[in-house]
Amino acid sequence: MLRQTFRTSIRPMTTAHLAQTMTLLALSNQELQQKIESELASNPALELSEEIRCPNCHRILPARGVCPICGTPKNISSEEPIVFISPRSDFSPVSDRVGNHEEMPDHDWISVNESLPEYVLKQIATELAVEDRALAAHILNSLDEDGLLRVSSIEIARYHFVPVERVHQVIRQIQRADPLGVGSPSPQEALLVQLEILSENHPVPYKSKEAITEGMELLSRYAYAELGRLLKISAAEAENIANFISENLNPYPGRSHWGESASPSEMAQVYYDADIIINRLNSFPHTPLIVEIIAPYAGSLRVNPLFREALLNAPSDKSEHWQSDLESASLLIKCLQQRNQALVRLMQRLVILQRNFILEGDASLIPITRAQLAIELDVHESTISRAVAGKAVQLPNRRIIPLSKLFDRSLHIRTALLQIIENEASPLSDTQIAEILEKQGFSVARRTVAKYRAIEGVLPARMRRPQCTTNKELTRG
DNA sequence: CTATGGCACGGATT
DNA sequence: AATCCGTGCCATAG
Repeated sequence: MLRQTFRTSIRPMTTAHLAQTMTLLALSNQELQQKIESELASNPALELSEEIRCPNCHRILPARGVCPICGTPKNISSEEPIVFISPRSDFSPVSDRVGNHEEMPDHDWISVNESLPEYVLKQIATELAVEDRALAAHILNSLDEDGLLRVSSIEIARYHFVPVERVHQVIRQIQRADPLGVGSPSPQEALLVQLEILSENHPVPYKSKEAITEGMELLSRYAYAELGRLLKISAAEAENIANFISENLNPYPGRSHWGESASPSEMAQVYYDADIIINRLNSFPHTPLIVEIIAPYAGSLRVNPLFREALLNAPSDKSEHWQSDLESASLLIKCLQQRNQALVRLMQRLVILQRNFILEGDASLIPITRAQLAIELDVHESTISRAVAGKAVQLPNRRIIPLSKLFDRSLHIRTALLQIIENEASPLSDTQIAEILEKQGFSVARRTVAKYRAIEGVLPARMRRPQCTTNKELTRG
């Protein structure tokens, strides 16, 4: 199960080797891509080869082909995840690559190269009145790359000679389609739509709606204290709202995700692309998970053979230079493979451990520490830390979360806590909640309950009375 | 007097 | 070595 021998470690690893692998490991695919591109530009020994090799087993592939060995899932029924490295370049739907298994339901496979308009149109096609089709098509084709509708609805209405309200109706339908909030005229409205839909099934932090409607500008500046004053809540709650929004909502529906936890001092890194994509093969309960590790240029990078030849009869003044170019090129390639292989091993294990979380959501998250995993995989802790840092993973439900969320120590307790509060008849005090949690097997101190409440943005018992704070849509039906 | 939030300490994690 | 997290103690609000 654990194929721990690196097939690439033919030569002993030098310290430079190791160091560079570590550096590469810490990069997200976006950064990696830049790194490789700059390397390609500056190092003549490095080139993109025509023949593409399977990034997993390094066999040479037929043009645009699928590796016959690695591309075919071996054990469909097992719960072992299928982890593979995927070069970003051509984004054919995974289904094409993973063999051709007849019974694969279409809707589970959202091909990434399908255009956004098409993708949305497919979803709303059935509920869309026929006469609204042209309208919908027009709207969808006017989306900008962020998935927002930057042309005014009046313009569209005039063009089609229909009342503006009808345009709005169609927009509303579109907004509820999969990249939630797509077709909104502004990031703000996109957030509102997402929040509203999310709140139908999940508790959302108190006053997050107000934060968006009234404090959008403050939100984007991370001005938590100010935001708190505006909404008459504490700065911590304000910050929590901001975190909630950045973790669960996306002001640019056309992109995959917005920033992660946003503290102003830290580099507020923004995830638009996942580094790792997890899908399920089908909707059967015991389906294996498909884990796709995005590795830019994987399999198509190599040392230029012509350059190698040229080195043999290089002019003496250049030969040293060239030699070092060549070495650094092959080092880079080797390190890249190791990086990717390390990621494969990491995900292989991680996905098994967190399978339930991936499929079922927050409540099923098992608290794992990086250190534990490091021991299991027999690597240094820092290796895991680097590999996890700054990466984003897309779950089967198309949410993109930071990879570090899979190492959250208290998420499952927090969701249990949210459940309790959601189902409470009358507001429970922290002490009572602590007792209930104790019975459920989570022994936490009363003080900690308070902390979790704060994190989740739930107000203290006393303040929860008049209106349900966690979701205003109490009247669900 | 009870329920909570703040501060700070110690141990775990990174 | 730096940071994060759970918790205890204490002040404060209701």
